[in-house]
Amino acid sequence: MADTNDFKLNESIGYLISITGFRYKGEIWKQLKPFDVTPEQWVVLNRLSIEEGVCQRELAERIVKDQPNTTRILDKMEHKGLIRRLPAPRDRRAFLVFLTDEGKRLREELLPVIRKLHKSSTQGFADEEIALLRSLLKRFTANLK
Amino acid sequence: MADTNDFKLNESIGYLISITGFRYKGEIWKQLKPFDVTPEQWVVLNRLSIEEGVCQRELAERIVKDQPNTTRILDKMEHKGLIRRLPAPRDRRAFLVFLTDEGKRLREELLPVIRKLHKSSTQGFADEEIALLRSLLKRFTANLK
DNA sequence: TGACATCAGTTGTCACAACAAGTACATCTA
DNA sequence: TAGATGTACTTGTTGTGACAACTGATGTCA
Repeated sequence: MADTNDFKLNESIGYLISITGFRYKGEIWKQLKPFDVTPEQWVVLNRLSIEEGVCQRELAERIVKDQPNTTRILDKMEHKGLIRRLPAPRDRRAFLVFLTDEGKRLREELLPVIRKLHKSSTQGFADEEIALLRSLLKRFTANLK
Repeated sequence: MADTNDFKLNESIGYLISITGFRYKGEIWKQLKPFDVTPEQWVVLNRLSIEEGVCQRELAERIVKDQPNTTRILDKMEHKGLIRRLPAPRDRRAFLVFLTDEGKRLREELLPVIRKLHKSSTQGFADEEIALLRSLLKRFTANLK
């Protein structure tokens, strides 16, 4: 009886989601490796191309990371000349984050790579299936509080 | 036009799966924290309770990790007295991995915690929905190879 | 306005992940 | 059976994640 439950736990849907997400991230890693960009750095590049000039705390929220990690990711990207931190006008504690020209260029260069991966990973999926998957995942997340 | 695509990329299903799996793992972290066990260590405990005495390479395959990381996870667990490495009979390069009594005890102690999380995270899901989610994820993974 | 809580960002620590390289042993083959 | 090749495990490096603690700036309120 216990063994039956054990097997189920190992096949738990949460675990499966984790593994799947993990493998997807791994694919991104491999694809971006030649450009010396990590998945997290890609997310920042992409996010900033949508909305620039936000402070680090806000950026951290957008990319679903905590502040310490965001700081360190930005450190590396600033060092590589991909982003720039400018003092926030009204708050001397804060920095606003911007893409450099090089950051914008690199992001454009990576876009097709990401698009291709997106396309191949959803091959054979009908639009309704993607929508369904999305909604199931959202419900699952909601259960996590 | 580009902007439309950008938004879609940010909402890409792979990214959503990653985030979801990540949050699930985070919940496991929080729940297991009081027991001084990480999600990876839990996976090892659980896996060994199903199949003991495998070599590290095999164990690594089972838990979907590479060998270096498996080595280090086992190092920590051995240090905590949760697992034991015994020399493999026919291959002096290899070690077979076993749970200690403490490892078995701890695993039993953690089971209800994990079961509870599994239950709450799938609240409101019909069995068919779980099956559907599972099959969608498997198809997605298959596309990643 | 001065004590106090709060907030933005940083730093430190430990655990993991990817990858490269190294060591010791095993196996294959000429 | 010696040399080449492959395998099991380990170690080193870099990047990230969770968490605690710290600094300096801001906001609140008596």
